[in-house]
Amino acid sequence: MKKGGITIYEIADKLGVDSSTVSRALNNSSRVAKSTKDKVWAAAKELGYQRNLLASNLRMNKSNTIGVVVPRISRHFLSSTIAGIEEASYVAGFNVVISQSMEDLNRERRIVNNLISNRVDGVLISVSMETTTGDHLEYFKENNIPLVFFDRCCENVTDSNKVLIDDEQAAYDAVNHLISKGCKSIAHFEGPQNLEIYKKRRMGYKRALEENKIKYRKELVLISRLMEQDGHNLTKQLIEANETIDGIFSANDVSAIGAMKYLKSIGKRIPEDICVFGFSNEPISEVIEPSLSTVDQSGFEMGKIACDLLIDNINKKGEKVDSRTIILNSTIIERESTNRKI
Amino acid sequence: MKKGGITIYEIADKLGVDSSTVSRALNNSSRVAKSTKDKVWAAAKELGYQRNLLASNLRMNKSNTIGVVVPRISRHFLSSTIAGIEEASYVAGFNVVISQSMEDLNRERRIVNNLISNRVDGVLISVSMETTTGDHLEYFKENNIPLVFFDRCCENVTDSNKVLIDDEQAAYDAVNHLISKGCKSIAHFEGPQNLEIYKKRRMGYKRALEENKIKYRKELVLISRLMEQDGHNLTKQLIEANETIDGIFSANDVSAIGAMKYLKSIGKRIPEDICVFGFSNEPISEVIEPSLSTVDQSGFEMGKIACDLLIDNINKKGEKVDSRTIILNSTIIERESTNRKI
DNA sequence: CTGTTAGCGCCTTCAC
DNA sequence: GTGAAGGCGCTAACAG
Repeated sequence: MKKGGITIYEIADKLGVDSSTVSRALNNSSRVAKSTKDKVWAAAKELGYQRNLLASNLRMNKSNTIGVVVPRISRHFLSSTIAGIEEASYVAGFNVVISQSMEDLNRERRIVNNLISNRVDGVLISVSMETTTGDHLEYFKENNIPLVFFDRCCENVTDSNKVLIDDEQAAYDAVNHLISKGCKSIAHFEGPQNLEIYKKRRMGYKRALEENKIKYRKELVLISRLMEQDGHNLTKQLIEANETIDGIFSANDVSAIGAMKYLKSIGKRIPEDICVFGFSNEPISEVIEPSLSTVDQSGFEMGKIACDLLIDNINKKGEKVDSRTIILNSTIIERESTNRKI
Repeated sequence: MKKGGITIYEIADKLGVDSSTVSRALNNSSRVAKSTKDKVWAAAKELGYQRNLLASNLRMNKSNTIGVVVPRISRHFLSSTIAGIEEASYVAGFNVVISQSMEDLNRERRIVNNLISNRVDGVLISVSMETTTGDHLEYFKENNIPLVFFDRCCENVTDSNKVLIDDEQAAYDAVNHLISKGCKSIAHFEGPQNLEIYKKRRMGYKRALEENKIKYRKELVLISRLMEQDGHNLTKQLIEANETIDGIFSANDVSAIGAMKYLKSIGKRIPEDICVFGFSNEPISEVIEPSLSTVDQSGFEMGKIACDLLIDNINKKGEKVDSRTIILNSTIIERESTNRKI
């Protein structure tokens, strides 16, 4: 067995032609006889030839591949985003490699270096919650490699492409919704404030309180590390501190779920005693009862749009392209079960 | 700006040494002076050098990368499997590239070819539901590239490594559980029978019926294409055919959810009127009420074990390694809310 | 410890 | 329409 598989040389030898002819034939070059082409393809199939993309990409100095970096694919929002990315890249003929930072900046760094080293043609990234600066992303700009942020981006990266949700407005809508249900004392589980999206969600929370003349109390604003356990613990903490809350607005979905589980475990009724509201697009949440109210974000759409933007940039490589920020809307999902019966 | 980024030659020139010395220094070879090493690293950093892995891998004829192929990462079981895979590969120093077949055989073929062309060191695969034969996977065996199936494998691939759940037993347990709750007429939403796991789940279903002297009725066994919509439609179909079922055992989770949604929409009480049972490891299902009973499969564990097995094979490359099949157990999750109150 | 040389597999001028 | 030659960036002998 050959070590590195069949090469174009083996095919060339077998057919008594030159390797360059084989290469041309395999690439469907117009400057090669139809008959030779057929022979080459037949021989390639017979020998079980598989093009060595490492060599090809090295030669071409491009990989026809898009790198995607996300905190974790198990977050439903992100996996639906990736579905949208795959959709857009598939039609454009790009391959996609997906990597998870696991919310770990060092891991994100490693991934980014690896993508660069593999000469991806462009990168889509939703940064980890530990990512405060964009210094590890400078290379892309310096080397003219297209980069698009989606959902989460870090603030101090100027002049970059972004596809985002209007988080301030969505949060504002969500809290207004809770207030309209009669909530007077609403806690907020915020996300890491180095990320714009969580900062904006908090801004929306504050604006809704202000406009409804509800006092902002910092004791009710707690930091979640975006895990289910956080929602559990923070709720416990509030209850044990005897805070009389009747609503929770969580900046992320799993913390909201953690909150609900804890509330149920201590016999609180949702939404009668406490309303819970979280960002989410989990389809499964529809069967939850008592239900989680949600701000729906279409991950699929976002992925598709972000990927199209990236591909556009890849194709225009060389030309100076202006950075764009695309803001998508999200909507409140009202469910019967979230109506309070007081 | 240089086209392909900084190379070792630029570093070598700058320092007045040879490129091979730079290469050695960058690879922390022991046969290079500490002082040179330091200079090289400093220069590399200063110039913003990024190793070209395409070239390196081409030269080494390996990529230090594991390819993972799954139907869809949005299935929670699979994303937790991937988390396990990343865990195991991270400690072993391998990179991971994840690809989704979207349950489409042609896409799976394309992905497999791409992995081969990129010279991955090994592959972990859970096949698409359209995959009946393993012909597109022959290349791996022929070229001695380690391959491990997990969860789903196709039957006619002999002599291969597999990490599976004892699906027959799990299904048997599940149906027994329903029977113990008083169900007498249990429908089964089976998966594509070209996949062993769904075949085995059906076998377990049949065995449980037989041992409990319940007649097997083929009208109650319906094929799901593994989408939520299928569960919805199949349930509707049964109800409209006036089948008097009091239990549903679904071979996959989302179809069970579809069934529940439909049942609720027509006013059926779960589990009082109809018990629903599905394979799942969705953590979110814990807050569903009326709850879905589940057979729990630890995706994380499976991913870890499968990846360790693969890495073991990669490291033993050259030696003849026996194929192994590892069977994991799964357990029934009982929930209060699944108790019928009749 | 460092330099020389060669080649991984492919593609692309440049000839003919 | 095809062959010859060179090089993408890196590493692994082999010298010295």
